[in-house]
Formats: sequence, C-alpha cells, structure tokens
Amino acid sequence: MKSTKTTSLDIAARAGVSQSTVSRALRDSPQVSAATRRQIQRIAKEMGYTVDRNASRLRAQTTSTLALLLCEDEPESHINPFFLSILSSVAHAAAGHGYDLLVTFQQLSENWVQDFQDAHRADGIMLLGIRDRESYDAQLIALAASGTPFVIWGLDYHVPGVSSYVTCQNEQSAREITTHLIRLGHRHFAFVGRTSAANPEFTHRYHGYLDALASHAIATDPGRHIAANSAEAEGYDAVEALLAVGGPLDAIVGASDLIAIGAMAALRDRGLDVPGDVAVVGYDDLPIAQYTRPALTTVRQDTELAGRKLVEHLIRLISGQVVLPDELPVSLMIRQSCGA
Amino acid sequence: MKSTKTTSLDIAARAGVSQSTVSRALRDSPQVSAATRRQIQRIAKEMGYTVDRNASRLRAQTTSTLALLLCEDEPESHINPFFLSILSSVAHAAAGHGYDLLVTFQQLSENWVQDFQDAHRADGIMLLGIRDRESYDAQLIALAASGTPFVIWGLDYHVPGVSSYVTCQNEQSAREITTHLIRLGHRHFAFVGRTSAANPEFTHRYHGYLDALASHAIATDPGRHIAANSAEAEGYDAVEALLAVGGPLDAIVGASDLIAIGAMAALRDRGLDVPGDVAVVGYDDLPIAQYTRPALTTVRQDTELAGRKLVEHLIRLISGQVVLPDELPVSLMIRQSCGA
DNA sequence: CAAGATCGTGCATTCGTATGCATTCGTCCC
DNA sequence: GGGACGAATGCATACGAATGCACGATCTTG
Repeated sequence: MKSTKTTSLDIAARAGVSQSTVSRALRDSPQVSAATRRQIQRIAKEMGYTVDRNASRLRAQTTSTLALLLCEDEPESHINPFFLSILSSVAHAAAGHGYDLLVTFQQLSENWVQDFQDAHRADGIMLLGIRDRESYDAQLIALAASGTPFVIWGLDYHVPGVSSYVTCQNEQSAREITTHLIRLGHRHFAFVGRTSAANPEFTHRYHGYLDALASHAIATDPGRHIAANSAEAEGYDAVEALLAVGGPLDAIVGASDLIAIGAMAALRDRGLDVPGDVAVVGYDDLPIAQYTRPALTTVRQDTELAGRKLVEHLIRLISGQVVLPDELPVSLMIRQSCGA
Repeated sequence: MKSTKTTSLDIAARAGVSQSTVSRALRDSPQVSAATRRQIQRIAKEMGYTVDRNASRLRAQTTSTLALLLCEDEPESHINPFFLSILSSVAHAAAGHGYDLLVTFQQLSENWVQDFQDAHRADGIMLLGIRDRESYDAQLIALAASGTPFVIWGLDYHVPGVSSYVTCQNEQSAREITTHLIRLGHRHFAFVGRTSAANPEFTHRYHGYLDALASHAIATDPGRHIAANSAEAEGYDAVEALLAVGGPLDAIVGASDLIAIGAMAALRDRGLDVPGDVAVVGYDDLPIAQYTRPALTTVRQDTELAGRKLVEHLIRLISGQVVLPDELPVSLMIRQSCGA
C-alpha cells in the first residue's frame, strides 16, 4: 500500500525549496511569492500530499475541529428528528469552513467539558437539545469560565466573547399561529408543552400563545396547559388528560410537531375529528408534518440557516471576533389540521 | 484561565519520576510497577491532567477516531430519521470504546476518501446510506485498495481484513410481513421501493415479498412494483401512479416507513380507507410509526444493536482481528395499518 | 550612489507524547 | 561471594508541520 507517507519534506525536495516554504505555501502565506506558491501547490497535488492534521495541530495548538454535543434527556430516549436536520446543516457548514465535526450524544456533564478542552479535542462546542434540566446552568457557567467558546441552540444564555446562542422567533411565531387559530373561529384553547426556566423554547412559545389569547380577550385556564416533553407519547397522554377533565375544547397548540402528532392520534382514538372537532397545530415543520392526515399546520424553522449560523458564530468566537446572538425568522405553514 | 497547560512533564516532576514513566503508567504499561502506576494515576487525576490527543496521535501515528459518513443522495435531501437512531447508537458505542466520532454528511467521493486517510483523520470509516448510486463500487474498491478499514450498513460488500458490513434480515422479514398480509386475506399486492444493484436493502425486501407471494400462488404484476426512494413524497406519488393504472389493490408493501406514510396519505386523499380498502405496511419502525392513524404495521430494526455492531466491527478491523459480516434479527410490529 | 526598506527564503527550534535502548538495582543460584 | 538475570526506570529521539529569526537579494529614495 503506502510505502512511506509523503511529508512536506518530500514536497520540499521535489520543489527545490525548504520545508518551511512548503508549509507556508500550502497555508497561502503572503510571505511566499505567488510563483513559488503555485508551483508548490501543484506539486503537492501531483504527489497526493495532504497536511498531517495531527502534526499540524500539535504544533499550532489548535484542532480545526468543532464539537457538537446533542444533549439527551435520558440515554434511551428518542431524539427529535428536528435535530437531524440541524446536524446535517452543521456538518455541511463545518466542512465548508475546513473544520472537522466531532459528534457526541450524552448529557452535558462537568467531566465531559473538562475532558474536551484538556484533551484538545475541539476548538469550540455547539450545544443542542439543552432542556428540562435544572442543573444545566452550573455546567454552562463552568464552561464559560474555562474559556471554551460555545454556542447554544434555543437557549438565550451568552457570555460576550465566549459564548453565543442562536434561536428562532419563538414568542412571535407562537403568537401568530395562535392568532391564526383565533381568526378561524376557535375559542377554547389548550397548550401542550412543558414550560420552565430550563426549557426556554417552549416557555417562549407559551408566552406568545398567552399573549395572543389575551389580545383577543379569550380566557385561559391553567388546567388547559399540560406539561409535556417533545415526544409523541407525551402529546398523546396530554390530550387524554385534557379530555378527562372535560369542558369545551376546540384547539390545541402543541409546543412541537411530535407533541402535536401524538395529540392528533389521541383525539382520533377518542373519536374526535381533527380539525372538525378540535384543531391542532405544532412547531418545527418536520418533513413528516406534510404527510400526516390531516396535514399538520405548524411553524417552519429554517434548519439550514440555523446550522450555518451556529457554525459561523462558533468560528467567530474561536477567532476572537465579536458575535451577537441571532434570532432567526420562521414561517407559518398553514395546512389542514388547523381547519383553514 | 489556564496559565500553562499541564503536561506529562509536570506530572513527572510532581511524582519524582521521568516523563517516560508517566507516559507508560498512564497507558497501563506492565513495565511500570503497580505502586508507581497507581501513584502517577492519582497525581494525574489530582492535577486534572489529560493526555494531549494531538501529541499522542502524532507520535503513535494513530487517531483514536472513527469517521461516520452519511451518504446523501442529493445535498438538499432530507435524511431518513432512521439514521438518527443509528447515529445515536454509534456515538455511544464509539465513546464507550474511547474513540472520538467524526461525522460527515456528503456523497462518497474519491477525494473524500483520499483526504481522510492522508490527513490521518480517522482510523476507520462507517458508511451509512449508500444507495441508488451506480458508481459506488468504484469508490468502495478504491477505499478497500487503500487499506482503510471500513464498515458498511445495509450493503453486502466486504473485503476480508479490510471491510465488513452489518445489515438486517431484509429478505426474511419482508417475507414474513407479506405472509402476514396474505393470512389476513389480502390478495392484490403492490410493492413500493426502488430496487437495483445499488439499493440492496430494498432489493432484498422485494425478493422476500415476491417469495411470499409465490409460496401462496399469488400472481404478481410488474406494474405493481413502483420504484421509489425512501421519502414520503415518493410513496405518495407511487400510490397515485398505482391508482391511475387501476385494477384491484388491497395491500401495499412499502420498502420503508417513510414510503408507507406517504402512501397512506395518498390513499386517504383519494378517499380510500386504510386498512379497510387497502392495507399498508412499512419497514424500519420509526418512532412516528406508532402515532400515525392507523398506526403503521412495520418491521423493527434494532438500531441500538446495529450501531454497536458497526463500531465493534470497525474496531476489530482496525486492530487486525477477524470479522465476519453480521445480519441482525428484526421483529414484526403488528399495528392497525395491516388490518389485523 | 549609498543606506535603508522590502521581499522571499532557509535555519533551527518547538509542540507533547511514545518508545527503543541504556542503565540501575536487587535477587538468585552455584 | 561473584556473576547472571530480570524488573523498573531514565535518556534520548522521533513523529511532521509551523514559525521566530536571520540572511541575502532586490528595490526605493533622497
């Protein structure tokens, strides 16, 4: 196979220059004349040479690697397919910037953070799926204190110069989709989704929902807010709880598509028609949302943009540039489940 | 923050031994006496020392990293959530074995392979989602020729000592689920899923399907086999094509859950009842399959086991051990869409 | 035209760990 | 008791690229 690996010394010998010049030429250093640079790059390509990442990293004390931590609530839990879209986009963006992407699925723990920075595994970290955990902030503070650049999706925590976040217009869009339901004539609402300090996305969506109801002078009953994590089963159970209590109900706002899909299944199992008896809307616009019947009205998050932004923020933080958190625009996807 | 990074020299100084002894102790070398080893490990922990991966890798010419390439058909295409489950499991397994996991989403190309090995980015590669590409085998042959260990999901290509594969009992399970439909009284079948040399999973499933029909002397019409990739939209379109042609139809076997879900939506849009008029079954048992209405009868693949196996195979290949391809067992998930 | 400025390149060293070989010390056996 | 042997440790070097500094050559300018 490979007799001896080609190194920058081989290129240097072939080009009749020193190893330093090769190194500089390949990194597009302006110190090297254009002619020499071109020639060296040509020879490198001819000889199929690639910079050894490990040597380069050791010397430069950098990793050219970004880490993505997908936080799981529990080891066995299913992960929202929404994250797959972001992950895909992040992978593309990272590759586009010349970074490798290291992926981990686990809970955010002190050990993990410690290991990561000490072992020089990544220059920065993207955190996805932080929610429903009372203890996350201690970890974030420790992470920030260690100086490791990181970016969070969906949680508005940031430390200037060290961390940033990217999220979407949760509150505004929830207000819009609720208003949409109100305009369609619905008056008896329920919201399904756990709100807490640890679950900021759902909380913001809930506030938007409440706001819309208040603007239209529609009464809200605390009993019509059911806590649920983003999973079909929890949406299903939430609807059963709502129906058990009774009372008029003609619209359910799910804090995520998975919740909404579970809710629709429960309604159907109880013989209720969607949207005839009860309208249902979700949030995320998973690919599947177009293919439920009725098709799910929901809020589309631009995952492609989200992934790009996450990577851009992180790279800017790593290189010491100023970064301001981003709140991305979303769009309503009106389908059938709302009764439009 | 960190004044100066703690290195193995610091540990050595503190422990009163040489750096070599520290290195050996931390790698559990039998050359170091048990007492010394314990003491050094204790000190290392106290000082929060972690081996610098880059230095270690450069010296040892290894990466302790596994790469996972998720092949996309097209840059913009949605990825089957099924892969998210495998990815999650692979991430856990890799971490459990002390390997980092590098994730890439892109097409398998010569350049990618070349880069990967030359740049010492990973010790081995896992390939997921190889399908529908006439040209994949040239890449695989090149990959094998380069000596890079790799493992493929779902495609029975392997080179002893270099590559292996893990798949599930596609043919047998498709036979079972089709037989299940036959027992329920269905007689007019259609299969939706693109079969070709480049899409071995679907092809095996199709063979199992044909086999079941043949054993029960049920006629098959080539017009009742519609090519479709794993996406809801293609399942939807396939059903429209089937209905356009006309003729009796009371059961559709989808080559994946996404196809089946799209098919159910199309049937419903045409006013047909599932399973009353037409039964539908899928393959994969995505989490969503329990929450479609009717709930989808499908074949469950054990993604947790699949991920573990992929990692184990790859690590064995890397360390030069013998590996035999694995075919994993699956289980039928009987729900409502089949009419049971 | 001389002196400084600029540009392009080479030399030598460094990053932190792993490992072949040399060394030390204690033990065992004849 | 002396030589041999093995266990435990230290010494020195290599992995391959990046980079501060020095140097020679060309260019600029008053």
